[in-house]
Amino acid sequence: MSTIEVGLPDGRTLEVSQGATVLDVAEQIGAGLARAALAGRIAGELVDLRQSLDASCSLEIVTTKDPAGGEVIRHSAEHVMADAVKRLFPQAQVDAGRTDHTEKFQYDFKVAEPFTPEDLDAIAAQMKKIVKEKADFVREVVTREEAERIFTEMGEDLKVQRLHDIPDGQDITLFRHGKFVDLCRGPHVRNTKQIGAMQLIEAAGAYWKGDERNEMLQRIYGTAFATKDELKEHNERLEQARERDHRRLGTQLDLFHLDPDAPGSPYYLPKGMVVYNGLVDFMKSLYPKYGYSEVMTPQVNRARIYKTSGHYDMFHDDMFWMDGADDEEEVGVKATNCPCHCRVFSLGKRSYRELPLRLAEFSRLHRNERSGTLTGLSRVRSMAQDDAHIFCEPEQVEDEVARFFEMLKEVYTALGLDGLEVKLETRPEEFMGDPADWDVAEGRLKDAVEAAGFQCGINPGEAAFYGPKVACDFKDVLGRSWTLGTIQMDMAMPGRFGLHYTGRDGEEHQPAMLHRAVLGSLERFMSLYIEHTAGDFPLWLSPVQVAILPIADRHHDYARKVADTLAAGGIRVFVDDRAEKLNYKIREAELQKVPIMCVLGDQEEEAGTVSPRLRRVGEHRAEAMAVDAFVEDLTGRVARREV
RNA sequence: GCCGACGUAGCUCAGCUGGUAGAGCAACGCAUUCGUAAUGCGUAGGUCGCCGGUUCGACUCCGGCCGUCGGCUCCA
Repeated sequence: MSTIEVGLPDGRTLEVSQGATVLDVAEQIGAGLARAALAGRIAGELVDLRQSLDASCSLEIVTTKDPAGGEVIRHSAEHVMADAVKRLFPQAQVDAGRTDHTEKFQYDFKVAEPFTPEDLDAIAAQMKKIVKEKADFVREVVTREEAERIFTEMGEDLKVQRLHDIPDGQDITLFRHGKFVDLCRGPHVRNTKQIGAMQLIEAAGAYWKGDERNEMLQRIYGTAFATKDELKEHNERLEQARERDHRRLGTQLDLFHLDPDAPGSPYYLPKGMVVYNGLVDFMKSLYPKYGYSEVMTPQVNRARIYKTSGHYDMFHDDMFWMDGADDEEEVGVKATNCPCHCRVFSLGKRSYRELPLRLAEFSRLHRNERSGTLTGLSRVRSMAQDDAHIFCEPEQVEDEVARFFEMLKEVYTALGLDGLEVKLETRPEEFMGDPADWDVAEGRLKDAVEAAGFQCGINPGEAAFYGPKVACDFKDVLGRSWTLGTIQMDMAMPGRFGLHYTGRDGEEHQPAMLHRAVLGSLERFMSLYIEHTAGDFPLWLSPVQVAILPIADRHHDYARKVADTLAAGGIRVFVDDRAEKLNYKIREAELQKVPIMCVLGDQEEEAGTVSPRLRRVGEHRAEAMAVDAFVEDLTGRVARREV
């Protein structure tokens, strides 16, 4: 029997016989390692312990110390859950599990009745029993026919259908533990006893193969860790995350209100409005630099313009419609600015000399989103985007994309936001235009993103109907991804509106059109920004910038005088003249995330100074300074939009 | 829209198997006038999401609707 060489992380090389498994190698390194082993890793890919090694390679043994170990544990707990469900509900059919086990696991089941919370408790209890049975996971490679026979006999019709989706020529592997068997690529732990702590999260409906037209299966989510402590830590992290959920902070900090009488349509309260306006003003301040012109176009338009744009057919059910005042045709509240911006372009004869024409608008947009999709400020029916449409010559598109990303970088840096994921979304099933044009446009966009210095992932089939799109995604506090900034090419609108310009050759040409937003929807941006900052906004965006805290009633006059001076300098100031102790006022201002507090007592009043306490830098007693100097310092920081 | 859970005072929440509601914080009043994260006492505040049903009696049980939350789907 021939031998192969296995390179280890510490630089050593082991000689093992060809066909030895990952576990064999682990045992050869040490019995302790073999006991702790959860999986192997070859060239960055996780492999199952029972995988045989046919050629020399570099191998790493993954244990609980490796973050990937948790994924293996959760994946294995997933099988234990399906086993438990089958034991308690023998009629249940098992569909597929989850592919991403970084945080949780899941399985979909076809059952007559949805699972109740009591069912989940019973399933969780059953899972514990199964783990105690200490069954080894067994990996089998079988033929397609064999697999089909096994699952047909078990009555697992969904599984048989899934089997048909596996391309020919690919190994079909099964994993067993005890009597439970499932079609699975692995990897799995050696023995169920390695699953130290499990927890079911919830049950939810999910359409078979993710398609609304299919029947709804019942999904169970759960998570698992090597130890109870890790599970506890995980739950504590989640709890902390919920503390900074924008909906919670929105109430605590009086930023916005979501009313049952206006689902998905936020009320901005005075403090939220400061943040909203701050962001809008910031974007507007950049318009001269990046060459945008602001317009304002009608909220309500006749159906005709939406028929021209294509929105009437594509999104009729998702718009708000009304009867016209007379017997004229129906009118719709705009869901997007693009039709109107096309109309603006079409006014008068355009020359190449005017291009690129960049039209920006902050109008509120209304989309009649399905009730189940609404979520806080993240997904709303009433919103505004920092929207703009760029009309340019086709050969200017790449420059425009580059310019967009330059602006985007400036904005996100100024706001202290990082962690953006940039993705190209490609042609969807329903689209307008020529597929060949799409291919070219997609390629150009991707190149431009990479030229701007971003890694560009791909989301296949996710683009809008009119053209490919680049989306900048950001994760919320619960780990959900939301698109903020976006730039997309429009292959449809210029043609539909018959847009053209006179080129330098004297001929008429159709302009290229780009849709773009840096912040995306202001609502969604606020939701993520509130969570990102935990409501602790930079000075220039803080609803209350300075809290004046007089120590005793006799300081109230001086407090008001200082406040008036600050307010006259454009600073948002609040005087806490309640008959409360200083500590109480400080605590209150801390909880309201007021960035600067001025405690005023005899010392300050006599000297005519303030002693600012800067919350952000944890500076409790700064040097006393003259009020005028303080105002000057603050207005400077605000004007520079210091983070 | 679909699946599930939830909906009690401004906020956060308690209220066992049906007998018309309670706490903490906030608000308000009085006292306190205090130097860097909670002063004390008191007052007020709720047709228990809405509508209907069962019952002598419903916050509690049942049904419908509305909304919220978590998923699914959708997202110009």
